[in-house]
Amino acid sequence: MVRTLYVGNLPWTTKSEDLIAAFTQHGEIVSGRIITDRETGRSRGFGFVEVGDEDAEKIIDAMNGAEFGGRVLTVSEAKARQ
DNA sequence: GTTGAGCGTT
Repeated sequence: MVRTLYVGNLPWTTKSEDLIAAFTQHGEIVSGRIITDRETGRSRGFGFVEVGDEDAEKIIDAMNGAEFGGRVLTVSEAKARQ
């Protein structure tokens, strides 16, 4: 099973691959994605990561509050996309 | 060439 995590407070320069690279150290990452502005294409400073169900808690615990690119990350379980 | 709380496309 897979669980989606919300990752906020990211540097503008962060790419999806950077997210995966950082999160994959603490668990199994299925996919990563940075939310970019639809018009300008710039990063909105947050993204989402799909992780293995079992590793979800460990990853959140490890990455939430962790420093990344000079910023303190905000990691939590994502809300449904509706 | 900027910005800083938030929950994303098909």
